[in-house]
Amino acid sequence: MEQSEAKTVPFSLKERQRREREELILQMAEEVLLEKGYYEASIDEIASRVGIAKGTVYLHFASKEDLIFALMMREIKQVLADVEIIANSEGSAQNKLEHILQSWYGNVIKRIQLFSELFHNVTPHRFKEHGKKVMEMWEGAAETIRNILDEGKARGEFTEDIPTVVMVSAFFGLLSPGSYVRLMLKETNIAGADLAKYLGRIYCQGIAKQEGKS
Amino acid sequence: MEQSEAKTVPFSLKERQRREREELILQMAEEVLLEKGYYEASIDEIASRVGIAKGTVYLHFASKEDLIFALMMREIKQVLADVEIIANSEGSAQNKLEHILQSWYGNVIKRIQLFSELFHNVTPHRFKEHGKKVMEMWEGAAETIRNILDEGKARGEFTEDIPTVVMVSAFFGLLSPGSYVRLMLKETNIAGADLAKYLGRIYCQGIAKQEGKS
Amino acid sequence: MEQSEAKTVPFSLKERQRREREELILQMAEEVLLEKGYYEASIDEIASRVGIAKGTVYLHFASKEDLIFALMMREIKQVLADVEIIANSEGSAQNKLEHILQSWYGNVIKRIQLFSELFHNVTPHRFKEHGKKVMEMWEGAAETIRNILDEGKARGEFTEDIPTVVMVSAFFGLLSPGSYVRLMLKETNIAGADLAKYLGRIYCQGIAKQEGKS
Amino acid sequence: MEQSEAKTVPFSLKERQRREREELILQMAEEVLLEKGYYEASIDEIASRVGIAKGTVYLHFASKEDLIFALMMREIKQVLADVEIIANSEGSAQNKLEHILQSWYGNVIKRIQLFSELFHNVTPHRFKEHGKKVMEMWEGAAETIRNILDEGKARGEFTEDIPTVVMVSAFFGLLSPGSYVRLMLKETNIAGADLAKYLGRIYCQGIAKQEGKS
DNA sequence: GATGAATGAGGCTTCATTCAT
DNA sequence: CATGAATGAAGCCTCATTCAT
Repeated sequence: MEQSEAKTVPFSLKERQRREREELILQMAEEVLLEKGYYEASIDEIASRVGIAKGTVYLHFASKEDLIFALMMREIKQVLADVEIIANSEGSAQNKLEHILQSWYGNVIKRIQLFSELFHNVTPHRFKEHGKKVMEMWEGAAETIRNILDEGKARGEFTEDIPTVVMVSAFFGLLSPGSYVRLMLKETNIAGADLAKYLGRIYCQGIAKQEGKS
Repeated sequence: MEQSEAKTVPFSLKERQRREREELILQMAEEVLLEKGYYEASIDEIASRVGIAKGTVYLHFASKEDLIFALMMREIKQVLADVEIIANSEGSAQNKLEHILQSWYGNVIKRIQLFSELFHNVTPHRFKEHGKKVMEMWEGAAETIRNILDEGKARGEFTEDIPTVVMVSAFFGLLSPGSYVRLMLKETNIAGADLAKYLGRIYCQGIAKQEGKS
Repeated sequence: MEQSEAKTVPFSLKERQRREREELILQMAEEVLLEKGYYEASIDEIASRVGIAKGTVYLHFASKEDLIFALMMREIKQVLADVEIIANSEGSAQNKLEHILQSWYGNVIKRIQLFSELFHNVTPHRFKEHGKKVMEMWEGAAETIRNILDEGKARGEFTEDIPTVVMVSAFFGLLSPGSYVRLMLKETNIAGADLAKYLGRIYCQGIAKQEGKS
Repeated sequence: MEQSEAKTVPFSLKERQRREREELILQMAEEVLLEKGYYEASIDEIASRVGIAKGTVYLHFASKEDLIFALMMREIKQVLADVEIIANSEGSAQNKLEHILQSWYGNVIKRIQLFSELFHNVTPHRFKEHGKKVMEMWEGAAETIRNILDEGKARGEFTEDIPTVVMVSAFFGLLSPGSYVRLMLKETNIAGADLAKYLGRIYCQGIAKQEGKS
């Protein structure tokens, strides 16, 4: 019975094992990346954490850069999908932005640091090859945020006194907190979800159209 | 005799030259750091930009880490001094925060990236030794910001619904923009001063006490 | 029972397939060797050209060195057979040498480079094991050439002023042209057969007994 | 006295030491290259034979390819200079060719194998960067030989029945003997000078214009 | 038998740091 | 003091070879 079920799966055992292995490498790579950063993360250490030989990593990824790039793309795609779903849902613009923050901070704290690593360390200096593609994908996210903001402006939710591009910048500021914020998250008892709620409130109130104002 | 003479002149020619060179090393280190990032910045290149030998750098700084640490401390102290002055000046809390942002973005765009580099790339992964000291100093700045915010809360300027620590986090988010935001600054025509004004407005309105609310 | 059956069929289907595949491996090995040279020829590429798995190559040859060795022996044996036939044919010594050159250059230009590769690159440095056996076989060819030359000397065709061993060396010089000569063969319109004729003429006239000389 | 003499030398002590070191590296590189061939010659081994650290080699040569290239160019230049001098001297064309062979074989047996290595192993497969330059330089030598041959043809020394390019090929065949010849040189008592004389005779008689012929 | 994933020794190269001059 | 040549640890990557399936 189980076997017949297994046969319906389009991927062979070998292929499944391969994917599991690849997934494991990505996980360990992420772990080491978060602990050590791009430059101090060595293929050797990643391999040894997975429990495989150095060379095996190269059966899955052509180079260190490729490995980290795959890691980035996997995360970015997940995030973009989340953002897209929220953007296409019903609700006020403010609601959407708050949802995005929720999904961001609520999901995994780990991801925060991962992205911090990605945007601050890796992209500018390394990644001559893949850098462009990463930026393009990210530009897609920025575009989505921009649309939400413009939509909010049109509906009269948000002020039109502030250029949308600045609003996007500020929003990204909330999304990629520096090490100080990461420290705070650890030391205080504030949960990611609560932090997201507070930040969302600050942000949305900050860009809201004020009654009495021009 | 010679010694006593030397002692009467607190900063001999030698000593002055030494300080000037140290300053030059720090400047070039900053320059290279901004261009290449910590890991791709080589002592060789720094020395060659200063016009001295590689070994000479080690007469001033015991290691690459020490050099970058000195760089960080110099910048942090400068920023802390600015922040302190603004904090101790007259004016509303909102005013002070806006001033800090102005001083930050208006002063040098370069500094933004420097700090981004320092806090996001270097501090978490390297700097096991110095990391603590950096954090302590930075904690001082956070403390000052916190005081301003608490003062604002006490005066009824800011809402008390949001924990001060979260407000500080959000403020720091504005201060250390990621590479996406830095890119935007270059590509759009928005000046640092204007950006600061907008961000200040978003932030201050975001944390302001709303009339109708509880 | 099954075994005795197998023995009655000296070359079972399996065995025939095995030999065909071995032949194919040798062919592709030759191909890759000519394109890339010994050190840049990878077992991976050879296997993939044959359309089999890397491991399968090792069912036929114990190591890369063994594979190339088998390749060499196969070629050498073929050449030796040719040389032997020509040596045992009727005709003047000069005629035989010219025939050998004809057979050499006329046959396949490819072989020229193959031998060049084998003798110049591989034999001296690698092949500590097999090197001796290769040299022995080659020595057989040299012996045959030597006999032809001595025969020619005895008949008065060739001068006796030049040691036979030197004559053999010169002959081998014509047989294994360097990369410059190979390049020339490609760039000029001189056919292998013509080149062989010319070289034969130079060589034979060069070692001929001159009338007026001592 | 000695010092004052030394001072007339335009190069400082440091520079002299540097050159000596570089010369030593080249010598050891040559040694290892001859023993092991390009691919099995490791920077590690070269360095250890010189008695320096691996990294030191890279202070003199940017890469392994660069090191071997420098080695080649040094030898080629020397040979070209010799050839040029002989070509511009007085004497019959035949005389010049014999002189070149003399200079070639008489000079250093070692060089024979070095060039064998260079022309047969290295140039075709590696040396994507420098290969062109090597070929160009070598083309210069071929040009010089060609001129000598054409001169000889014009003077009636050499037959006009054989294309000059073939004559050049045959000449190069004598210059880059395969491993068989190298072996013979070791095993027989024939000196390089004698070998050159014999080969020169074979070659020159081989291409000479025959009285009774067309 | 075939397969091809896994291995790991080995090679090239970089660069922070040291130290003799 | 200043220098910069020398060091050597450490990293990335390749590929012949092995072995469980």
